[in-house]
Amino acid sequence: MLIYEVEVEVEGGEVVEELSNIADNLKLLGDKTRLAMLSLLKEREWCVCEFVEIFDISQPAISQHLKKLKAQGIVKENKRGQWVFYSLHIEDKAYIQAVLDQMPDSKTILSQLNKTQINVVCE
Amino acid sequence: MLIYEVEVEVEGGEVVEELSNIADNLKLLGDKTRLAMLSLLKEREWCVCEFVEIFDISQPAISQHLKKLKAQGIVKENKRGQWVFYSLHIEDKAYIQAVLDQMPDSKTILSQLNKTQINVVCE
DNA sequence: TTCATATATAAGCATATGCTTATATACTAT
DNA sequence: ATAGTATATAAGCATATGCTTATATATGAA
Repeated sequence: MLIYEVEVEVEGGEVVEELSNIADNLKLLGDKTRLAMLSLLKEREWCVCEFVEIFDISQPAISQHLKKLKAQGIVKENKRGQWVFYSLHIEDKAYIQAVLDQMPDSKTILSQLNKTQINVVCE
Repeated sequence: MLIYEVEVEVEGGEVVEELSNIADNLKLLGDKTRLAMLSLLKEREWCVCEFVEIFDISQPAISQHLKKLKAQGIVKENKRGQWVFYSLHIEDKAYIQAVLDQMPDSKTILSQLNKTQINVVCE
């Protein structure tokens, strides 16, 4: 007969991110478009208009994805001129960094999106 | 003036898991219940009836979560007697292993689920 | 100012998701 | 066989999600 019994006691001072918060963050990675965006952002910052050209969805759809990522602190924005550039902001989220470390590079991501070349000008 | 131009060419023989497949797998981690299950499964196999006691959802809900995880090859089942035990099956999914490596241990997970003790008998 | 470009927001819609209850199936013991 | 326990499946429902089109806002150029 097996009895599994677990006594639980966790140190109080510990900073443990809530399980549901981690899940909420990971949920954002569970979308093909956002996962590709974040994988591309490993390499450099990208402009919204570049994403609009890369992905086969509307510009509002792009903005909505970025809004969600920004709301959870996974990306940050940088406005320059009429353009908005996004970059990764995951220093305190090791589980996201861990995933992105495993993702292929930008070339491979773009090839899977059937984009052999992108050509966007941001002055 | 900045021109971002990327020429894409990827080796053909490479085994690259499709971006959407990775996203589909990660999507399963984006649920509090499933993320907790997988985190607990890092330590040992768990019986369905244990999960039923740990989580505050119905037994069918537990079964449905496990079915999804099994369908994507993230867990495998092992029937013994009238019980079904589940264990991790992520050897070929580095991005999932990477996330679970970052998750707290079973004690911490259980404490976040407000379970100070579980006591299930599987003969 | 006026226009063009870049981005964000609002509203609506179709589908996906996670849960419930009810029921079916499987295995054990009497 | 019959009953009890463990698990899975079916059906239905409320909410979440990702997209669209339409419109608003912001910036730069003429």
